Amino acid sequence: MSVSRPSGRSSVTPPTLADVAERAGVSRQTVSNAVNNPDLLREDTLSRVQQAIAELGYLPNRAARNLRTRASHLIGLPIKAAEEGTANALMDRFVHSLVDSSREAGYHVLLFSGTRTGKAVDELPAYDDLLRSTAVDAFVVTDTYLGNPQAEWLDQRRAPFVAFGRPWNDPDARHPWVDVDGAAGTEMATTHLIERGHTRIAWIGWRKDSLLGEERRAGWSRAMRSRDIPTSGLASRVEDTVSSGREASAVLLDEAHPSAFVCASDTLAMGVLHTLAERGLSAGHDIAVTGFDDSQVAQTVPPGLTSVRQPLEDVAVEVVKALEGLLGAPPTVHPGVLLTPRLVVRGSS
Amino acid sequence: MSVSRPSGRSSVTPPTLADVAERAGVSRQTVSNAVNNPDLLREDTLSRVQQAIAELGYLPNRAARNLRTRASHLIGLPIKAAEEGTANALMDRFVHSLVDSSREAGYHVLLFSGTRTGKAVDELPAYDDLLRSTAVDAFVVTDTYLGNPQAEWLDQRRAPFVAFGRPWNDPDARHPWVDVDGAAGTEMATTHLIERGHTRIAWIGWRKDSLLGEERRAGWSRAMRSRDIPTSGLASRVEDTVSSGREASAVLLDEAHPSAFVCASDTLAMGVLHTLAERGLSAGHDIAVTGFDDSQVAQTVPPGLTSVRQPLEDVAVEVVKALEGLLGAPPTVHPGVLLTPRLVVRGSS
DNA sequence: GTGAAAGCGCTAACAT
DNA sequence: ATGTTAGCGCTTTCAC
Repeated sequence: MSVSRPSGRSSVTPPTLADVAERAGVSRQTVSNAVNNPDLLREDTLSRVQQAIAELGYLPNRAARNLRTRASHLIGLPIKAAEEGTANALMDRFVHSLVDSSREAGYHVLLFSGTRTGKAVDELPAYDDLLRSTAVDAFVVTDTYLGNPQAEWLDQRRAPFVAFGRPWNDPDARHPWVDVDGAAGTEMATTHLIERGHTRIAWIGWRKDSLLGEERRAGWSRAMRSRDIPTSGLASRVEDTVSSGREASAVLLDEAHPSAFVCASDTLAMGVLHTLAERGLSAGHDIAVTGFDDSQVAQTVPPGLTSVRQPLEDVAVEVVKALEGLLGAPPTVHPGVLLTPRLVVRGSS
Repeated sequence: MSVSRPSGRSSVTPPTLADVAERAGVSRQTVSNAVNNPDLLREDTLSRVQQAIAELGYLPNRAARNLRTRASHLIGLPIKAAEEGTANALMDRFVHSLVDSSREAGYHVLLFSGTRTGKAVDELPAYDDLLRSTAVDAFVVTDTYLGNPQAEWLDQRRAPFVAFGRPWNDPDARHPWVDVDGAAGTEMATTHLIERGHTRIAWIGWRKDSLLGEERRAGWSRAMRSRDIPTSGLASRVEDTVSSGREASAVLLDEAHPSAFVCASDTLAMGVLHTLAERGLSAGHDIAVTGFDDSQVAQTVPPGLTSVRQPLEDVAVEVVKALEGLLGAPPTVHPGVLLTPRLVVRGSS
């Protein structure tokens, strides 16, 4: 059956509401209702319209719908380049989960990045443009570390957004957030090592101004303290790089003689593996090591790196729930949600 | 200065063309021209309009512009989950590069995924919906392996798209594509090993039905043959998993006594590292290993995995160039572009 | 060089 | 339960 349309438009132009209306012998509004408020139609009318829709392969034009409803059904997600030389691959898994969860809620994910001016990347103008051109309905923000201005900026603009990560530096932030309990993760890792018989368990984490890092450190010290195991001299705070992890572990081995390392990231844990390899020590056999994030590195490196895995799929689900709340009528502000990670045990412990 | 607008709309509603026109004392058309065809305006009118635009913070409403121009300025990118337990992290780097290149060309990247029906993921409906609802102007397709129906399907629909990857199975495909010369990459890796004094160099690649894998294998055999080094018994074809790489390398070590391995992927190379660790052999010292993709795993595993790095930034630039050709008026079809990777040498060789 | 009119495809509000 | 009217904000004719 050939699809003919009155205006003689090229066959590449998709059918419109009017085409469906004509074919079904109803008004355009009825077709619109069939799509958006099917309950309003009588059963036979509905099925007639639905058949016309199916025959024509009709789908509402996004631009027209967006213009009319003042919504884009797009979620903006700023994307930063994964740092070279690290094991950070959180983003990849999170992005995919977010795309899946968003689709189920009728949203698509729009990726954007800031413009590089010299070495610094300024993302604020990108947020602003997207907002002012009504290109997205809301944002998902992933870096809420101390000093990141985005959350605060968006809060001030009253722009709808949900953060993956607590508003560490802003106690009266009013946006919804979803985060993972880092302390619980490192506590699990530490407890696991204690149960394996270790008592000299060292910590390698980030510099003190990283609240995220301090939280993870707290899990380690909590596990140690609850069993009255001393921790003095066993902690180190460095940059999140492989070489920092290597150097820190070398120093700790020499000065504190630990039999195990709990690290704030897989990147740092890889640094420990470097030191072990250089000294002819075997990870898992001679010295135990745990990381954080369950990156592909943790999964593939011999003998397998025990690591704390964040439930990113669940994070994405919660983020989208919060988004739906924000964008619903009336908007409801989801409170903060804290999820618990799990430990993936591998050969390194 | 407070921004007042005649209609008394809430201050959260962004300014429109009409607001700018009123402020600048010109018609709406003139403002539109100031934005899209500044050459048409007299210099003083232009600057007056531009000032009004700046004062109001005006940015054209995307939905309205999209509706009128029948374009979304959005590029659809299907995203698949990175397989757990592998070192494949190409996507992350490519996505970021694509977002950057797209922005410079005035496009944003829209992510989507197929709906899972049981175990299989069917992406075709997702493409179709996006196309029919005019949500995206074009697609970027990344998996062009044998049997992937997407490229062919899009070709038939005459939907604009650019592929990252050659149309291996379809000689008369007419879409633009960008790819990386895999054979050149493995040839570089093999030559590098030969120059290091190796002659017994084994290959671990993918099953024969992977044309991409066969291409990479060709680079290895070309390097060997050109120096009259025998290859018989030195090649293995397996699944792209760490355990396959481990098993294959164990068998090869026992039966063919190679001193080096060239692998079709970092994942397989990690399998080799597993075997070496199990046998107390040192990568780089006792046995050399090279991988493919320069993943974070290659970058962080001790003692560093030598790997072939794809120029994904350049790929993204070429993809966007091709996209601009397709979407331009008149559309121009970019021919295929083949880029050359480079070898990143690390401790494993 | 600038302005007026029309309409892209859709849905909210109202009328029947 | 269905149809009519109006208009979202923009750009593309076409006058002037």
